[in-house]
Amino acid sequence: MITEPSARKASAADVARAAGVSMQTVSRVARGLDNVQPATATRVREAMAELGYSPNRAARALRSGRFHTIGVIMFTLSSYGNAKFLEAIAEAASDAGYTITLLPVSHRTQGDVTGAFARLSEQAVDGIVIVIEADLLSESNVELPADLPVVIIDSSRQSERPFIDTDQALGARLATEHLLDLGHETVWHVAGPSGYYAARRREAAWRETLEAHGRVVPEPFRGDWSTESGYAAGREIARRADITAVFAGNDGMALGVLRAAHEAGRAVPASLSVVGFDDMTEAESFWPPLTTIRQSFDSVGRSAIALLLGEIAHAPRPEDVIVPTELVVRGSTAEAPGR
Amino acid sequence: MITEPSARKASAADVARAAGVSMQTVSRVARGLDNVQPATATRVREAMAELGYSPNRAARALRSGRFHTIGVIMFTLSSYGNAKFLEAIAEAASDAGYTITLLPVSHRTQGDVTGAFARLSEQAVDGIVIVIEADLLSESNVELPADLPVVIIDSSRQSERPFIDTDQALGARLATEHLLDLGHETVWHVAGPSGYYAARRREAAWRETLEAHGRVVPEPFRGDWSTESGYAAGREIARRADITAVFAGNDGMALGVLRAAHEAGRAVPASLSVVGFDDMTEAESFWPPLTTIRQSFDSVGRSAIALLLGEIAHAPRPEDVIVPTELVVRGSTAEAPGR
DNA sequence: CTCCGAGATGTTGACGTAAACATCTGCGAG
DNA sequence: CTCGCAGATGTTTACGTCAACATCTCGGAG
Repeated sequence: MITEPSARKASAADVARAAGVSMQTVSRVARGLDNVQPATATRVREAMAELGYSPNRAARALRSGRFHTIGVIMFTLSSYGNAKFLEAIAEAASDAGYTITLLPVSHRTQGDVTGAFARLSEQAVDGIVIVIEADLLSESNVELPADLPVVIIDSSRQSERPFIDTDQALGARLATEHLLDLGHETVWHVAGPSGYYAARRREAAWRETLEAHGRVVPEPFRGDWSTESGYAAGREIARRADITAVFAGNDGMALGVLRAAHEAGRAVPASLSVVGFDDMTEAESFWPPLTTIRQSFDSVGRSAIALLLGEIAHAPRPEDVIVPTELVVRGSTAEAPGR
Repeated sequence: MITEPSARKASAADVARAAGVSMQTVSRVARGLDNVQPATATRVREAMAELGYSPNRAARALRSGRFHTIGVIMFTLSSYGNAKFLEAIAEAASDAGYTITLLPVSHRTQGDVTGAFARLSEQAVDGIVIVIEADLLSESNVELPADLPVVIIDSSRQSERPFIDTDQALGARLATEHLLDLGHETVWHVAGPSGYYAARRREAAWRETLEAHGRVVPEPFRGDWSTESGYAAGREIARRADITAVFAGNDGMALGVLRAAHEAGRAVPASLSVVGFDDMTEAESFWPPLTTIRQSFDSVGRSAIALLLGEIAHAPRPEDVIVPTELVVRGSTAEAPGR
């Protein structure tokens, strides 16, 4: 009977012994360097396959100081945008040979955010992508490790860090002007939570667009991105016959407005026009299908990784990236009533 | 002028020197062992804070053979369920001091799945959670590393692996019986893709329930979980006056059916009742608000981690876990017309 | 006063890899 | 025919931590 091979995984040394070469040659073959004789390389590869060898990442990381891993910090995956961001980030990272490590922050308290950064410092990552409410970030007085590259999504333009974002202002302007073009007197807004730069920028651009057209700027409703908060605003909106056009800060809140309108018997779009923001997958199937602003979470996510990898490689600070947005007209908007 | 400290991160040796103790004592303090004199421990902790020391995970992993990391393999985060699973998994893992590494499989080809597993073997993980179409998994002829614990979500009950799932059968039965109780002659079904055990089990239970009640079992529509596929089925359904009750395999397809019904002027629920599955966040805000089956992605995700951690610790194979489902009645179902 | 044990602390080496440096081979120029 | 160089391959060592073992100190029992 043959003695059972040890349960330990094969190491480079084992492969070297089996192939009759040195560990160093094994290492060279494993990394695909070309200064190895083809015949030798083949022999080594056969031995690797035979023994089921794969390099130990911990040892590799220890030796090289590189983990080939990127940490991602976010609050929740429940929001459409965050899930999309993560998906794009993971794919872009994977394409570059990097792996994503998820650092969830369950509770939106400052203490929890602080804790996440503390845990972060002992993570084995080469860089970090942060997708989080900007305010909580600045409130939490933890400094990010100075030597670790960081890219923040949903941040204001700052001098130190590369900037990457959807063109929030363009989107909000397109939405507002679309409604004005349809003859509405003015446009009401269901804003996202003020802790988000995205919400603030959309609101500001909506305001500026109304002002530029000389319209009254009504007091915005304040939501928290959730359909419930959109519904709450929608009940108020549906009651008021003077409101004929609403721009919601995201599709979820727009859906809440639609529901409130249906319940109140307020016809959309005949009596009330609604525009969302995001173009989430389901938006096309809402009733009526939602007119909205399409943004490319994918591009932003991929750019974030590109930027981060650049920083990791000590590339010079790149140009800021602004990903354009686009108006998608569907069935939830129409000419102002009585016109 | 003081010479700039080296850019390298402080190591245990640096802390030891600063605190005037040995590396081993530093290690003991870092791990919170109690066999260190309080005074010494304090001195070491001060030095750690001073130097900004945190243990190097790569070295720790190399030494101990444990990475405190769990790999998660999934196709997409775009589906509500997957995002929810990942969130629950990440949180449960984090609570247990583990970190999640994401291994995305972008294309649903067998080759890509195979590639993911190949890459996986060189990952630094202690265990794996797989959330993927069961068929693709069995087709891909890669064996999972035998020594690596694996938990599969959406798998059939097998003898070798612990089993964990939502009670799909209960949910499908509740949905079907709810519609029968409302007086509908029979219930049509928009099934999910047959590659998913979840889809197959829901379909089978729907079929069994109809048979148990002595009803005709119509040919099911076949979708792919997407709202578009639900919409396609819905257009056919809306055309046919004989169909008065539909059970869709998930909420997204139910939304597609709702849209098709609206477009065709088919009143929901007066003329057509619709039930979904999942109870996604937006379901309550659909028009009409969707009657659906609530399942706890959270419980399943957390159980998956609990099971995996058990396997990692070589605990005995635990009981199978079946998480119950629940009928949530909202506005999309009503008594059969003409009754 | 001596010895012993318990608890605190120190020393050594190994984990698997890759960088730096060393050696070896063969071939062509002079 | 010798030398030197280029390319292939081997040897040594360090990365940071932790387990195992060694040592040291101190107090109490005999």
